[in-house]
Amino acid sequence: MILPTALKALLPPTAHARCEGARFPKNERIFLTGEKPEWMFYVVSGEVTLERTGLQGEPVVLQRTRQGFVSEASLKSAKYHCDALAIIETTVVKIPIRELSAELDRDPAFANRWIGMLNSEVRRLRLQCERLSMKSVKDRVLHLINTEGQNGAYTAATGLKSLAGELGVTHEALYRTLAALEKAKIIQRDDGVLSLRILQN
Amino acid sequence: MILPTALKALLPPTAHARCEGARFPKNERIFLTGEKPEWMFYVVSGEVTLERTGLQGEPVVLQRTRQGFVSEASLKSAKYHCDALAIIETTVVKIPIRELSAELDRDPAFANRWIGMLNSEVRRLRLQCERLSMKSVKDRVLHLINTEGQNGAYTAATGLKSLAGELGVTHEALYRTLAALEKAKIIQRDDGVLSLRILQN
DNA sequence: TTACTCATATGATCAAAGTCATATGAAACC
DNA sequence: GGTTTCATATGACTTTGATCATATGAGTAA
Repeated sequence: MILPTALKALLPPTAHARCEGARFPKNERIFLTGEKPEWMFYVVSGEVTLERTGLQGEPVVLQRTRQGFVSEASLKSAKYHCDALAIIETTVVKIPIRELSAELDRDPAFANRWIGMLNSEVRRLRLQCERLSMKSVKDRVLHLINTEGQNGAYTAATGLKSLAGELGVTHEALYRTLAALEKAKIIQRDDGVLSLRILQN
Repeated sequence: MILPTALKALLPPTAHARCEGARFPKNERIFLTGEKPEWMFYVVSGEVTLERTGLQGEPVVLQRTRQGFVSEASLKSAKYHCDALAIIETTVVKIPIRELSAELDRDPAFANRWIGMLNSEVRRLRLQCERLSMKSVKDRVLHLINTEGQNGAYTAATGLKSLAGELGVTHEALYRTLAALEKAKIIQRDDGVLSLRILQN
Protein backbone atom coordinates (compact mmCIF):
# COMPACT_ATOMS: atom_id res chain seq x y z
CA MET A 1 0.00 0.00 0.00
CA ILE A 2 1.60 3.23 -1.16
CA LEU A 3 0.17 6.30 0.57
CA PRO A 4 -0.11 9.63 -1.24
CA THR A 5 2.62 11.91 0.10
CA ALA A 6 0.12 14.41 1.54
CA LEU A 7 -1.49 11.65 3.55
CA LYS A 8 1.83 10.23 4.63
CA ALA A 9 2.99 13.55 6.02
CA LEU A 10 -0.29 14.07 7.85
CA LEU A 11 -0.76 10.73 9.57
CA PRO A 12 1.47 9.59 12.40
CA PRO A 13 3.96 6.90 11.23
CA THR A 14 2.31 4.28 13.42
CA ALA A 15 -0.88 4.66 11.40
CA HIS A 16 0.74 4.18 8.00
CA ALA A 17 0.79 0.43 8.14
CA ARG A 18 -2.84 0.29 9.23
CA CYS A 19 -4.08 1.91 6.04
CA GLU A 20 -5.45 -0.17 3.22
CA GLY A 21 -6.09 0.51 -0.42
CA ALA A 22 -9.36 -0.31 -2.14
CA ARG A 23 -10.93 -0.03 -5.57
CA PHE A 24 -14.61 0.55 -6.22
CA PRO A 25 -16.14 0.06 -9.66
CA LYS A 26 -18.53 2.63 -11.09
CA ASN A 27 -21.83 2.93 -9.19
CA GLU A 28 -20.68 0.86 -6.22
CA ARG A 29 -21.67 1.93 -2.71
CA ILE A 30 -18.75 2.60 -0.39
CA PHE A 31 -20.86 2.90 2.75
CA LEU A 32 -24.52 3.26 3.65
CA THR A 33 -26.56 5.42 6.00
CA GLY A 34 -26.78 3.93 9.46
CA GLU A 35 -23.64 1.84 9.25
CA LYS A 36 -21.04 2.31 11.91
CA PRO A 37 -18.02 4.23 10.59
CA GLU A 38 -14.94 2.06 10.81
CA TRP A 39 -12.86 3.56 8.04
CA MET A 40 -12.14 7.01 6.85
CA PHE A 41 -11.79 7.19 3.08
CA TYR A 42 -9.25 9.24 1.20
CA VAL A 43 -10.00 9.44 -2.52
CA VAL A 44 -6.91 8.97 -4.68
CA SER A 45 -8.60 8.87 -8.07
CA GLY A 46 -12.12 8.69 -9.40
CA GLU A 47 -15.11 10.50 -7.92
CA VAL A 48 -17.23 9.87 -4.85
CA THR A 49 -20.49 11.51 -3.86
CA LEU A 50 -22.15 11.58 -0.46
CA GLU A 51 -25.91 11.42 -0.84
CA ARG A 52 -28.99 11.58 1.33
CA THR A 53 -32.58 10.96 0.37
CA GLY A 54 -34.65 14.14 0.26
CA LEU A 55 -38.12 14.50 1.70
CA GLN A 56 -39.57 13.79 -1.74
CA GLY A 57 -37.50 10.62 -2.04
CA GLU A 58 -35.08 12.17 -4.51
CA PRO A 59 -31.34 11.83 -3.96
CA VAL A 60 -29.65 14.97 -2.58
CA VAL A 61 -25.92 15.23 -3.12
CA LEU A 62 -24.14 16.59 -0.05
CA GLN A 63 -20.57 16.38 -1.19
CA ARG A 64 -18.50 15.42 -4.19
CA THR A 65 -14.85 14.46 -3.89
CA ARG A 66 -12.28 13.77 -6.56
CA GLN A 67 -9.27 14.06 -4.31
CA GLY A 68 -8.90 14.01 -0.55
CA PHE A 69 -10.98 12.88 2.39
CA VAL A 70 -14.57 11.84 2.18
CA SER A 71 -16.43 12.65 5.30
CA GLU A 72 -13.72 13.65 7.73
CA ALA A 73 -16.71 14.60 9.80
CA SER A 74 -17.51 10.94 10.40
CA LEU A 75 -14.51 10.96 12.72
CA LYS A 76 -16.72 11.44 15.75
CA SER A 77 -20.04 10.06 14.52
CA ALA A 78 -21.61 6.87 15.78
CA LYS A 79 -23.08 6.14 12.37
CA TYR A 80 -23.09 7.48 8.85
CA HIS A 81 -25.79 9.99 8.02
CA CYS A 82 -25.49 9.55 4.28
CA ASP A 83 -24.49 7.07 1.58
CA ALA A 84 -21.17 7.19 -0.25
CA LEU A 85 -21.22 6.23 -3.90
CA ALA A 86 -18.38 5.83 -6.37
CA ILE A 87 -19.88 7.46 -9.44
CA ILE A 88 -16.93 6.41 -11.58
CA GLU A 89 -14.25 3.81 -10.96
CA THR A 90 -12.48 5.01 -7.85
CA THR A 91 -9.36 4.24 -5.85
CA VAL A 92 -9.24 5.09 -2.15
CA VAL A 93 -7.06 4.68 0.91
CA LYS A 94 -8.90 3.38 3.98
CA ILE A 95 -7.75 4.56 7.39
CA PRO A 96 -9.10 2.92 10.55
CA ILE A 97 -11.17 5.54 12.37
CA ARG A 98 -10.89 4.12 15.84
CA GLU A 99 -7.12 4.32 15.88
CA LEU A 100 -7.08 7.63 14.08
CA SER A 101 -9.32 9.11 16.72
CA ALA A 102 -7.32 7.64 19.59
CA GLU A 103 -4.12 8.93 18.04
CA LEU A 104 -5.61 12.42 17.79
CA ASP A 105 -6.26 12.42 21.53
CA ARG A 106 -2.86 11.00 22.34
CA ASP A 107 -0.63 12.95 19.98
CA PRO A 108 -1.01 16.76 20.15
CA ALA A 109 1.38 17.25 17.25
CA PHE A 110 -0.83 15.06 15.10
CA ALA A 111 -3.91 16.93 16.32
CA ASN A 112 -2.16 20.10 15.26
CA ARG A 113 -1.47 18.75 11.79
CA TRP A 114 -5.04 17.58 11.57
CA ILE A 115 -6.29 21.05 12.46
CA GLY A 116 -3.96 22.45 9.83
CA MET A 117 -5.41 20.08 7.24
CA LEU A 118 -8.95 21.10 8.17
CA ASN A 119 -7.93 24.75 7.99
CA SER A 120 -6.70 24.31 4.42
CA GLU A 121 -9.86 22.46 3.53
CA VAL A 122 -12.00 25.26 4.95
CA ARG A 123 -10.03 27.85 3.04
CA ARG A 124 -10.23 25.86 -0.20
CA LEU A 125 -13.97 25.37 0.15
CA ARG A 126 -14.59 29.03 0.88
CA LEU A 127 -12.69 29.98 -2.24
CA GLN A 128 -14.79 27.53 -4.19
CA CYS A 129 -18.03 28.92 -2.76
CA GLU A 130 -16.96 32.42 -3.68
CA ARG A 131 -16.12 31.24 -7.18
CA LEU A 132 -19.40 29.39 -7.60
CA SER A 133 -21.24 32.54 -6.57
CA MET A 134 -19.93 34.37 -9.61
CA LYS A 135 -22.38 34.74 -12.45
CA SER A 136 -20.26 34.39 -15.53
CA VAL A 137 -18.01 31.55 -16.59
CA LYS A 138 -15.36 34.09 -17.49
CA ASP A 139 -15.30 35.43 -13.92
CA ARG A 140 -15.06 31.93 -12.50
CA VAL A 141 -12.16 31.03 -14.75
CA LEU A 142 -10.24 34.21 -13.92
CA HIS A 143 -10.94 33.76 -10.20
CA LEU A 144 -9.65 30.21 -10.49
CA ILE A 145 -6.40 31.29 -12.15
CA ASN A 146 -5.98 34.11 -9.62
CA THR A 147 -6.56 31.98 -6.56
CA GLU A 148 -5.46 28.45 -7.44
CA GLY A 149 -2.80 29.30 -9.98
CA GLN A 150 0.91 29.93 -9.48
CA ASN A 151 1.82 33.43 -10.70
CA GLY A 152 -1.15 33.59 -13.00
CA ALA A 153 -0.79 30.08 -14.38
CA TYR A 154 -3.23 27.30 -13.56
CA THR A 155 -2.68 23.71 -14.61
CA ALA A 156 -5.83 21.78 -15.44
CA ALA A 157 -4.37 18.43 -14.52
CA THR A 158 -7.50 16.34 -14.86
CA GLY A 159 -8.80 17.79 -18.10
CA LEU A 160 -11.18 20.54 -19.03
CA LYS A 161 -14.29 18.44 -18.73
CA SER A 162 -13.53 17.67 -15.12
CA LEU A 163 -12.63 21.32 -14.54
CA ALA A 164 -16.00 22.36 -15.91
CA GLY A 165 -17.63 20.24 -13.22
CA GLU A 166 -15.59 21.92 -10.50
CA LEU A 167 -16.54 25.33 -11.86
CA GLY A 168 -20.20 24.34 -11.87
CA VAL A 169 -20.71 24.85 -15.61
CA THR A 170 -21.16 22.59 -18.61
CA HIS A 171 -18.09 21.56 -20.53
CA GLU A 172 -19.44 23.29 -23.64
CA ALA A 173 -19.66 26.60 -21.80
CA LEU A 174 -16.10 26.19 -20.51
CA TYR A 175 -14.71 25.35 -23.98
CA ARG A 176 -16.41 28.41 -25.41
CA THR A 177 -15.26 30.70 -22.63
CA LEU A 178 -11.66 29.54 -22.85
CA ALA A 179 -11.71 30.00 -26.62
CA ALA A 180 -13.12 33.51 -26.19
CA LEU A 181 -10.61 34.45 -23.47
CA GLU A 182 -7.78 33.19 -25.65
CA LYS A 183 -9.07 35.05 -28.67
CA ALA A 184 -9.32 38.23 -26.59
CA LYS A 185 -5.69 37.64 -25.56
CA ILE A 186 -6.65 37.58 -21.89
CA ILE A 187 -5.31 34.10 -21.33
CA GLN A 188 -2.97 31.76 -23.11
CA ARG A 189 -3.25 28.00 -23.30
CA ASP A 190 -0.40 25.54 -23.56
CA ASP A 191 -1.28 21.91 -23.16
CA GLY A 192 -3.73 22.27 -20.30
CA VAL A 193 -2.01 25.24 -18.63
CA LEU A 194 -4.08 28.41 -18.46
CA SER A 195 -2.03 31.60 -18.03
CA LEU A 196 -3.05 35.21 -17.70
CA ARG A 197 -1.53 37.21 -20.55
CA ILE A 198 -2.14 40.85 -19.93
CA LEU A 199 -1.84 42.97 -16.85
CA GLN A 200 -4.37 45.63 -17.71
CA ASN A 201 -4.67 48.42 -15.22
CA MET B 1 -18.74 41.34 26.65
CA ILE B 2 -21.43 38.74 26.01
CA LEU B 3 -20.23 35.79 23.96
CA PRO B 4 -22.56 33.98 21.55
CA THR B 5 -23.48 30.63 23.10
CA ALA B 6 -21.81 28.63 20.32
CA LEU B 7 -18.56 30.43 20.97
CA LYS B 8 -18.90 30.10 24.72
CA ALA B 9 -19.33 26.34 24.50
CA LEU B 10 -16.37 26.01 22.18
CA LEU B 11 -13.74 28.07 23.97
CA PRO B 12 -12.19 26.99 27.25
CA PRO B 13 -13.59 29.03 30.18
CA THR B 14 -10.20 30.63 30.82
CA ALA B 15 -10.39 32.24 27.40
CA HIS B 16 -13.83 33.78 27.86
CA ALA B 17 -12.62 36.80 29.74
CA ARG B 18 -9.89 37.47 27.20
CA CYS B 19 -12.37 38.02 24.39
CA GLU B 20 -13.37 41.51 23.37
CA GLY B 21 -16.24 42.88 21.33
CA ALA B 22 -15.77 45.35 18.52
CA ARG B 23 -17.84 47.25 16.00
CA PHE B 24 -16.74 48.19 12.50
CA PRO B 25 -18.66 50.70 10.40
CA LYS B 26 -19.38 50.00 6.77
CA ASN B 27 -16.27 49.84 4.53
CA GLU B 28 -13.82 49.77 7.43
CA ARG B 29 -10.78 47.52 7.24
CA ILE B 30 -10.52 44.96 10.03
CA PHE B 31 -7.00 43.85 9.20
CA LEU B 32 -4.55 44.22 6.32
CA THR B 33 -2.24 41.95 4.37
CA GLY B 34 1.12 41.58 6.02
CA GLU B 35 -0.02 42.44 9.53
CA LYS B 36 0.73 39.98 12.28
CA PRO B 37 -2.41 38.11 13.36
CA GLU B 38 -3.12 38.87 16.99
CA TRP B 39 -6.85 38.34 17.06
CA MET B 40 -9.21 35.86 15.60
CA PHE B 41 -12.51 37.43 14.60
CA TYR B 42 -15.90 35.86 15.06
CA VAL B 43 -18.63 37.69 13.16
CA VAL B 44 -21.78 38.19 15.19
CA SER B 45 -23.67 40.40 12.77
CA GLY B 46 -22.95 42.24 9.56
CA GLU B 47 -20.80 40.95 6.73
CA VAL B 48 -17.06 40.63 6.31
CA THR B 49 -15.10 39.80 3.17
CA LEU B 50 -11.51 38.62 2.88
CA GLU B 51 -9.91 40.06 -0.23
CA ARG B 52 -6.68 39.83 -2.11
CA THR B 53 -5.48 41.88 -5.04
CA GLY B 54 -5.49 39.94 -8.30
CA LEU B 55 -2.74 40.03 -10.88
CA GLN B 56 -4.61 42.73 -12.77
CA GLY B 57 -4.93 44.82 -9.63
CA GLU B 58 -8.61 44.02 -9.20
CA PRO B 59 -9.89 42.87 -5.81
CA VAL B 60 -10.51 39.12 -5.55
CA VAL B 61 -12.89 38.04 -2.81
CA LEU B 62 -11.66 34.93 -1.05
CA GLN B 63 -14.31 34.55 1.59
CA ARG B 64 -17.49 36.15 2.80
CA THR B 65 -18.79 35.68 6.33
CA ARG B 66 -22.04 36.73 7.91
CA GLN B 67 -21.78 34.52 10.94
CA GLY B 68 -18.87 32.66 12.50
CA PHE B 69 -15.10 32.80 12.30
CA VAL B 70 -13.20 34.85 9.80
CA SER B 71 -9.95 33.27 8.88
CA GLU B 72 -9.63 30.45 11.38
CA ALA B 73 -6.73 29.57 9.13
CA SER B 74 -4.78 32.53 10.48
CA LEU B 75 -4.38 30.50 13.64
CA LYS B 76 -0.94 29.33 12.56
CA SER B 77 0.11 32.05 10.16
CA ALA B 78 2.86 34.57 10.86
CA LYS B 79 1.02 37.24 8.91
CA TYR B 80 -2.25 37.83 7.12
CA HIS B 81 -2.33 36.98 3.44
CA CYS B 82 -5.38 39.05 2.69
CA ASP B 83 -7.38 42.06 3.84
CA ALA B 84 -10.56 41.83 5.89
CA LEU B 85 -13.23 44.39 5.15
CA ALA B 86 -16.55 45.06 6.86
CA ILE B 87 -18.79 45.63 3.84
CA ILE B 88 -21.69 46.63 6.08
CA GLU B 89 -21.76 47.68 9.71
CA THR B 90 -20.44 44.67 11.56
CA THR B 91 -20.13 43.40 15.12
CA VAL B 92 -17.41 40.89 16.00
CA VAL B 93 -15.88 39.10 18.95
CA LYS B 94 -12.08 39.24 19.06
CA ILE B 95 -10.20 36.30 20.54
CA PRO B 96 -6.47 36.55 21.25
CA ILE B 97 -4.74 34.11 18.86
CA ARG B 98 -1.62 33.51 20.90
CA GLU B 99 -3.52 32.22 23.89
CA LEU B 100 -5.99 30.35 21.75
CA SER B 101 -3.18 28.52 20.03
CA ALA B 102 -1.41 27.75 23.29
CA GLU B 103 -4.62 26.48 24.80
CA LEU B 104 -5.14 24.17 21.82
CA ASP B 105 -1.77 22.57 22.46
CA ARG B 106 -2.35 22.33 26.18
CA ASP B 107 -5.95 21.18 26.32
CA PRO B 108 -6.74 18.08 24.20
CA ALA B 109 -10.45 18.36 25.00
CA PHE B 110 -10.48 21.85 23.57
CA ALA B 111 -8.51 20.65 20.55
CA ASN B 112 -11.19 18.04 20.11
CA ARG B 113 -13.95 20.62 20.21
CA TRP B 114 -12.01 22.75 17.80
CA ILE B 115 -11.71 19.83 15.39
CA GLY B 116 -15.42 19.25 15.77
CA MET B 117 -16.11 22.88 14.91
CA LEU B 118 -13.90 22.65 11.83
CA ASN B 119 -15.64 19.42 10.83
CA SER B 120 -19.02 21.15 10.92
CA GLU B 121 -17.64 24.03 8.95
CA VAL B 122 -16.27 21.68 6.30
CA ARG B 123 -19.58 19.87 6.06
CA ARG B 124 -21.51 23.14 5.83
CA LEU B 125 -19.25 24.49 3.12
CA ARG B 126 -19.45 21.30 1.08
CA LEU B 127 -23.22 21.47 1.20
CA GLN B 128 -23.06 25.05 0.06
CA CYS B 129 -20.72 24.20 -2.82
CA GLU B 130 -23.05 21.45 -3.93
CA ARG B 131 -25.96 23.87 -3.74
CA LEU B 132 -24.14 26.58 -5.66
CA SER B 133 -23.38 24.04 -8.39
CA MET B 134 -27.08 23.64 -9.12
CA LYS B 135 -28.29 25.49 -12.17
CA SER B 136 -31.78 26.60 -11.22
CA VAL B 137 -32.85 28.78 -8.33
CA LYS B 138 -35.65 26.32 -7.66
CA ASP B 139 -33.18 23.46 -7.16
CA ARG B 140 -31.06 25.58 -4.83
CA VAL B 141 -34.04 26.54 -2.71
CA LEU B 142 -35.26 22.96 -2.41
CA HIS B 143 -31.75 21.73 -1.64
CA LEU B 144 -31.52 24.38 1.05
CA ILE B 145 -34.78 23.34 2.68
CA ASN B 146 -33.80 19.67 2.45
CA THR B 147 -30.36 20.09 3.92
CA GLU B 148 -30.52 23.09 6.25
CA GLY B 149 -34.17 22.80 7.25
CA GLN B 150 -35.76 20.98 10.17
CA ASN B 151 -38.27 18.45 8.84
CA GLY B 152 -38.75 20.31 5.62
CA ALA B 153 -38.97 23.75 7.19
CA TYR B 154 -36.26 26.35 6.78
CA THR B 155 -36.27 29.65 8.64
CA ALA B 156 -34.83 32.57 6.72
CA ALA B 157 -33.77 34.45 9.83
CA THR B 158 -31.85 37.25 8.16
CA GLY B 159 -34.31 38.04 5.39
CA LEU B 160 -34.76 36.94 1.82
CA LYS B 161 -32.33 39.43 0.36
CA SER B 162 -29.54 38.05 2.48
CA LEU B 163 -30.64 34.52 1.64
CA ALA B 164 -30.43 35.36 -2.07
CA GLY B 165 -26.78 36.25 -1.55
CA GLU B 166 -26.08 32.95 0.16
CA LEU B 167 -27.77 31.10 -2.68
CA GLY B 168 -25.70 32.99 -5.20
CA VAL B 169 -28.65 34.55 -7.02
CA THR B 170 -30.19 38.01 -7.26
CA HIS B 171 -32.93 38.89 -4.81
CA GLU B 172 -35.35 39.40 -7.70
CA ALA B 173 -34.78 35.85 -8.92
CA LEU B 174 -35.33 34.51 -5.40
CA TYR B 175 -38.56 36.47 -4.89
CA ARG B 176 -39.88 35.18 -8.19
CA THR B 177 -38.87 31.60 -7.52
CA LEU B 178 -40.43 31.59 -4.06
CA ALA B 179 -43.63 33.07 -5.47
CA ALA B 180 -43.69 30.39 -8.19
CA LEU B 181 -42.98 27.56 -5.74
CA GLU B 182 -45.73 28.80 -3.47
CA LYS B 183 -48.16 29.16 -6.35
CA ALA B 184 -47.33 25.60 -7.45
CA LYS B 185 -48.07 24.49 -3.88
CA ILE B 186 -44.59 23.02 -3.52
CA ILE B 187 -43.70 25.20 -0.57
CA GLN B 188 -45.56 27.31 1.93
CA ARG B 189 -44.43 30.56 3.45
CA ASP B 190 -45.24 31.86 6.90
CA ASP B 191 -43.36 34.89 8.06
CA GLY B 192 -39.96 33.92 6.75
CA VAL B 193 -40.35 30.16 7.24
CA LEU B 194 -40.17 28.10 4.06
CA SER B 195 -41.82 24.66 4.34
CA LEU B 196 -42.17 21.84 1.86
CA ARG B 197 -45.85 21.15 1.28
CA ILE B 198 -46.17 18.03 -0.82
CA LEU B 199 -44.35 14.76 -0.70
CA GLN B 200 -44.61 13.82 -4.34
CA ASN B 201 -43.10 10.45 -5.21
C1' DT C 1 -7.36 -2.39 -39.79
C1' DT C 2 -11.62 -1.15 -38.20
C1' DA C 3 -14.60 0.11 -34.77
C1' DC C 4 -15.48 2.27 -30.43
C1' DT C 5 -14.99 5.56 -26.83
C1' DC C 6 -13.83 9.85 -25.10
C1' DA C 7 -12.14 14.75 -24.67
C1' DT C 8 -12.21 18.70 -27.21
C1' DA C 9 -14.69 21.81 -29.98
C1' DT C 10 -18.39 24.65 -32.17
C1' DG C 11 -23.13 25.82 -34.00
C1' DA C 12 -28.25 26.58 -33.23
C1' DT C 13 -31.95 27.11 -30.23
C1' DC C 14 -34.26 28.13 -25.99
C1' DA C 15 -35.12 28.80 -21.22
C1' DA C 16 -33.58 30.89 -17.10
C1' DA C 17 -31.76 34.37 -14.66
C1' DG C 18 -29.58 39.02 -14.70
C1' DT C 19 -30.51 43.87 -15.22
C1' DC C 20 -33.21 47.89 -14.87
C1' DA C 21 -37.42 50.09 -13.69
C1' DT C 22 -41.12 50.78 -10.71
C1' DA C 23 -44.37 50.02 -6.76
C1' DT C 24 -45.66 49.29 -1.93
C1' DG C 25 -45.54 49.00 3.01
C1' DA C 26 -42.83 49.12 7.28
C1' DA C 27 -39.47 51.08 10.03
C1' DA C 28 -36.42 54.73 11.14
C1' DC C 29 -35.17 59.42 11.27
C1' DC C 30 -35.88 64.46 11.60
C1' DG D 1 -46.21 64.28 10.45
C1' DG D 2 -43.46 64.02 6.72
C1' DT D 3 -39.29 62.24 4.58
C1' DT D 4 -36.00 58.71 3.85
C1' DT D 5 -34.50 54.16 3.65
C1' DC D 6 -34.99 49.44 2.99
C1' DA D 7 -37.02 44.72 2.10
C1' DT D 8 -40.29 42.79 -0.62
C1' DA D 9 -42.38 42.37 -4.97
C1' DT D 10 -43.29 42.29 -10.00
C1' DG D 11 -42.87 43.67 -15.02
C1' DA D 12 -40.01 44.29 -19.41
C1' DC D 13 -36.03 43.38 -21.75
C1' DT D 14 -31.49 41.30 -22.51
C1' DT D 15 -27.79 38.27 -21.84
C1' DT D 16 -25.87 34.03 -20.62
C1' DG D 17 -25.41 29.53 -20.42
C1' DA D 18 -27.90 24.92 -20.84
C1' DT D 19 -29.30 21.72 -24.17
C1' DC D 20 -28.94 19.14 -28.30
C1' DA D 21 -26.55 18.14 -32.43
C1' DT D 22 -22.51 17.35 -34.89
C1' DA D 23 -17.48 17.11 -35.95
C1' DT D 24 -12.68 15.77 -35.19
C1' DG D 25 -8.60 13.53 -33.46
C1' DA D 26 -6.40 10.49 -29.93
C1' DG D 27 -6.31 6.43 -27.77
C1' DT D 28 -8.08 1.73 -27.05
C1' DA D 29 -10.24 -2.53 -28.04
C1' DA D 30 -11.58 -6.14 -31.18
